[in-house]
Amino acid sequence: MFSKACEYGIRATIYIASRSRQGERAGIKDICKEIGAPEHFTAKILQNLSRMKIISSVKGPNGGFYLDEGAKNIKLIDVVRAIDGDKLFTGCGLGIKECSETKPCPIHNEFKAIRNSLQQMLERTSLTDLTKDLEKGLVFLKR
Amino acid sequence: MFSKACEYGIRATIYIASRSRQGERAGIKDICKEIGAPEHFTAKILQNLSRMKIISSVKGPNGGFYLDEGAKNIKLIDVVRAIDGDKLFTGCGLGIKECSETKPCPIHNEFKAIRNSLQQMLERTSLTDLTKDLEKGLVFLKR
DNA sequence: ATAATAAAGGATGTTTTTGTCCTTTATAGG
DNA sequence: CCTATAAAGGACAAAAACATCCTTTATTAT
Repeated sequence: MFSKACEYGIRATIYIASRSRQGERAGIKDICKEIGAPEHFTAKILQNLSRMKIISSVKGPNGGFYLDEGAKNIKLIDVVRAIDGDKLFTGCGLGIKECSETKPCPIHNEFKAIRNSLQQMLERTSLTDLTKDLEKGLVFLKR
Repeated sequence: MFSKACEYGIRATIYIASRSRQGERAGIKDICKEIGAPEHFTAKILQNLSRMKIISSVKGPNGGFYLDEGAKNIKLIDVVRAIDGDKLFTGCGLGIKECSETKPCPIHNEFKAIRNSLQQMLERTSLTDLTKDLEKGLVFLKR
């Protein structure tokens, strides 16, 4: 479904959002330890997300990654789009290039419905929403 | 979502089902031409599906792939499971190994709902169902 | 029997994704 | 200013996915 990069990216940004809500920045080592992801690989992903203004970062002592005020409303779909693009939401389920309403593949409509509900779910879920359950210990980012 | 192998596999088996309904077998060259897929790669996929009894084949002149009587009721999910396994239906959306009802990831329930609706769609759709629209020229397997 | 046909199977090559390592740049604190 | 820290960035390595090629086996028709 999502690429590994995207899975790590989502888990990392949720963790960052949580730390951010507590007014703290999160370093890459800490992040990867908490979400059980490979450090260097995840660092690349966060670099990209930072360049794309999904998350913010500062270098140096006490530096790290965080969500700035304007980014508190970031939704999961923003993270997914930044990492995997939107082929998941626009591409044909059977991989047919020119699949469309007028020239549909055999599962066009059924697939579209599922894809849309996935998209809607990602659109309505913000990182900050998810931190609440995380902080209550109701959900987990590793194991 | 699905692997390339799975996309080709589904398109090929739908085409085979259609030819089969007309009492014909389909050769690999013909199949790949009609679905716009790479020949040798698709041949491997069909070999696997044949070994797994999803489709049948005969060698030699007038040979080819077909659905035998007992396989006319094959559902899309059988093809997907044979090629991609069932990680799409059982795995965690965020790639967390031990994600479960008791130790859920942050999107566990939302993701499960979507996954289930995908699974149900694939379970209720048979290859033979899809051939009807194909034969009417309402849906397409390439371009 | 023999030749032609078409799938089966094995080996190999390419590309993409995933993952690691090392150097450079920016920042904070002494 | 100098040093330590932590992200940024580039180069490289491993694994998986995607794809091709060539030989073998089974079947049909002559």
